[in-house]
Amino acid sequence: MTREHDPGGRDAGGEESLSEAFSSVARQLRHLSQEVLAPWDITPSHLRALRVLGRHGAMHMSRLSEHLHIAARSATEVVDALESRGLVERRPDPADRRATLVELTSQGSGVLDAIRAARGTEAERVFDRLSPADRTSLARILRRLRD
Amino acid sequence: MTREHDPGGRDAGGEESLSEAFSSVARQLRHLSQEVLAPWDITPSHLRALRVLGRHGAMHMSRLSEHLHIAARSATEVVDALESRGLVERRPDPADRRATLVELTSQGSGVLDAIRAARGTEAERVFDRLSPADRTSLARILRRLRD
DNA sequence: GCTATTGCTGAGGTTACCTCAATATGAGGT
DNA sequence: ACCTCATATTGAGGTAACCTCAGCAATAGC
Repeated sequence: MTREHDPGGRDAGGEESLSEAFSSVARQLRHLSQEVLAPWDITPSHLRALRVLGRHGAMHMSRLSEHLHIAARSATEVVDALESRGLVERRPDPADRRATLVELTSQGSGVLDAIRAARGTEAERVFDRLSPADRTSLARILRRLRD
Repeated sequence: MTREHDPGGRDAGGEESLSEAFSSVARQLRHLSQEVLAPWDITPSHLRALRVLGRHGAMHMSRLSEHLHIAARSATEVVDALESRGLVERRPDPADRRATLVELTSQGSGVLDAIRAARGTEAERVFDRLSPADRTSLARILRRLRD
């Protein structure tokens, strides 16, 4: 009863494959990142946090969570992990005693530099396959999808 | 929030943002799918399995895992979930007693149809924002990235 | 001074994977 | 018949990256 399913030929393989292909590539990307980052014992999402801190300097936990587009509670976990590895430091905000400032340690920015230096982060390996024009298109398309 | 993203791309922004943007969109996509699929009590990866079975009919667990690009063991879990909801059925392969065939139940293909009918699956909502040309480009780029 | 809001974290849950055996069967020798 | 190797599935246990909900401390607004 469940053999062929679309005699109407509808079902536009195009759209469906888009989302499938998308998550497939995302998964592949994540795997590769993990491999590349293994020597430093950090994960892709840790790296994202390091990068945000590297770009914008010390900030509140809540700001960090916004930059990463994750719940505040989840930022706590990321910072826990990074702090236990000595890559970031928590410090009370002198201006607001509820808040905690997170900042890269010198070791943290060292690791960040090392990762950058190590053959251009995880991403390039994958995206290098694309022509510069395709990379530009992809960037534009992603920006549009992102809302 | 997310206001000031300079296109100047000083810190090698190009490549890095690509992977960040990519996973950000993937996450967004997953969230949306979850919402849309909630009424049927299945997850995006369950749906992917249903679609594979709908397209290709009954198959071995291992073939399913290949189609989904996941480990065989993980296919077991997906099928467990779908079977407990009555959407697929396991059946011993008469030709190979090691193997198990998985197949959509009529209820399963009903759900698949219903989801298809319900405003064209989760994905379109997101990808509809793109022009047809962009969708084509994205499909091509993803295929290339996918190897 | 009271209340509402903001900032962080403990507890516990979920999804979607993974690896590493263990178990059963099949295929091919010898 | 027996042995060995490969294949198919699954139990056990683990991980990453999130989530919500509740609680507590501190601040901001009236």
